[in-house]
Amino acid sequence: MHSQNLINVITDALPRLNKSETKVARVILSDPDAATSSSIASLAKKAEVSEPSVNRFCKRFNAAGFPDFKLKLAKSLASGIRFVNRNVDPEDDVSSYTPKIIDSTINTLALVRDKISHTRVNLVVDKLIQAKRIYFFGLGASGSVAKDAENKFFRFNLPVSSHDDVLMQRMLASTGGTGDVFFVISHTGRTKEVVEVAEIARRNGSTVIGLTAADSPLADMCSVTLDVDVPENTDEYMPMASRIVHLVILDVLTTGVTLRRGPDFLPHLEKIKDSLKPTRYKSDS
Amino acid sequence: MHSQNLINVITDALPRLNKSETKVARVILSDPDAATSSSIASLAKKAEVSEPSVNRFCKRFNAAGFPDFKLKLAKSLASGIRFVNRNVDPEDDVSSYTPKIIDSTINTLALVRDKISHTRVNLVVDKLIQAKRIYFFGLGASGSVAKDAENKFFRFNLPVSSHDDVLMQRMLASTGGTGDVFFVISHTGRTKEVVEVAEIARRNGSTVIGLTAADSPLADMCSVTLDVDVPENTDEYMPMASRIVHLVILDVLTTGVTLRRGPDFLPHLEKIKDSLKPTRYKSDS
DNA sequence: TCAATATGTAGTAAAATTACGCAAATTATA
DNA sequence: TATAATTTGCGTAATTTTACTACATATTGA
Repeated sequence: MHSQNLINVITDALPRLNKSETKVARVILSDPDAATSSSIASLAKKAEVSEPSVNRFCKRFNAAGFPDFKLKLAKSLASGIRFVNRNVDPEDDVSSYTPKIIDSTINTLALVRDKISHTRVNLVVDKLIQAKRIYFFGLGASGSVAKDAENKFFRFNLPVSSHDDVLMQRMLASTGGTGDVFFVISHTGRTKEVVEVAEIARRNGSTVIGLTAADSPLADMCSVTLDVDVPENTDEYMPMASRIVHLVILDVLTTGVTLRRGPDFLPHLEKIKDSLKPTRYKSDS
Repeated sequence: MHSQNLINVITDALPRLNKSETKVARVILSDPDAATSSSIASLAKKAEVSEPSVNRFCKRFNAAGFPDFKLKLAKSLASGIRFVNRNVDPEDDVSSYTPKIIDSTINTLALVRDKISHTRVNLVVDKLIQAKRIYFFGLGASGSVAKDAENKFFRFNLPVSSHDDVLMQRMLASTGGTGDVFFVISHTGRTKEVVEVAEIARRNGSTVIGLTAADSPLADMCSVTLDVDVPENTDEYMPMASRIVHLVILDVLTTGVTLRRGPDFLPHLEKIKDSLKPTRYKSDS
């Protein structure tokens, strides 16, 4: 079991905290690293609250006390996950926005890691294992995710293709049937065309897997949905994190399928790897 | 950049320590995790030394004092544990391999965050801002990265395209010239075709940007290289992390370019966003 | 207005650090 | 080789810092 990152926990709880606790949270989140090495007194002063308030804050987050809290905070920080409290500002220079964007991506992934349903993943792997044929569908940004998925899944020695053309998608969906898996990728899950295509495929008896937002029209239409709640992006400067999440989830699925195939399948993968060798310059080392 | 694991440091120093320090070291090494949450008094008692001895021990290892030492120890443990079992075993089930894969991706991103050269990023943004036209090239897995890049950069209102066809790449490279930017993406940087294409583009006076491994033939050929040292993947079950890293770096570059364009450019981005609204089902909320 | 919740004050306990001194080990010198 | 001189190692006790508890006051909301 994965303990959730303390910083995320605090961020989540932020709206439910009372005045002084909020003050403490702000100070900690603004510089968690500094917090790990400061005393309860200095932290209280910085947050403009009393020391017991800081202590109570710590206990609220399941720590034995302040020192224990610092310890847990330090561990959270060490795991490579940093909190990004601010979005990219127009005044930011390279050395500010670069870590901000990477950290925000990391953060999103950590969130998904803790929230994703393993049963669902397993179910999707089931469906993929049973598939006679797999189609990956995506439009726009999800188009390249679909393409990447194709690139990964062709290794499994079964007919796979990816499509980012709506008409093509419609035609394929209408000709599919039992044994065909349509893997539909969409950030919002609200794009009409995509939902319609899923409906068509479903009506024809195909399995439709959705990698999309929970409670979306697309999610409702699918046989199985891997729903990802990636926080909507309001800031113009911040990139859409869902693409990355989708790719990583597809990595997970690929691994799942590989494991199910068993060790006998490894030589096949090795063969594919080796096939690329002649296309490369030899390594110096 | 990355400080060495404290536990290793202590183990290494063990033979050079004096009597009471050795006692302290033994106790800490026998159960480092317990050490992080015990007081100086209890640790001293367990090691059968005085409290100041423990304190001196801590200072010897470059800590400000006992609490600081515990903090550093905790951090070492937190990052160490994840590092140890991050590979996927054939026996793993969903709930094991899912976090492993996501964690490994997170780790890689954290590494890149700490190592990436901000000057290089800035330089690449310079080149992209000056470009009259941008081509994104990639083969195989990098093909979808290139496609994603196209999808992001077309927003900047200049001719952008992505290509995963070697012949097409060659032809385009040979017709390019000043003002054209060829953005070449490659995990290994050793694929002959790709290197050749870069060479052709370079010879014709185009700017060639490489998103690839450091010290690779491709890196040598480029005008600017954003080199990414993603640990080579030996494990069959683990996905290739470089794709993800490349995508995130492209996110960073996109943000860089957006910021350079200034606030006047934001309405344009807004317009593109709005253009998609009619294609979507309205949100329930 | 009363009850519940929130926050601070002041005192207490615990923890860590420092100053100091003795003892063991090491080196120097007769 | 013995012993004085010096360094190093380590513990005691005092001091300082840090954290916690009990209680009082304030604030909020029904």
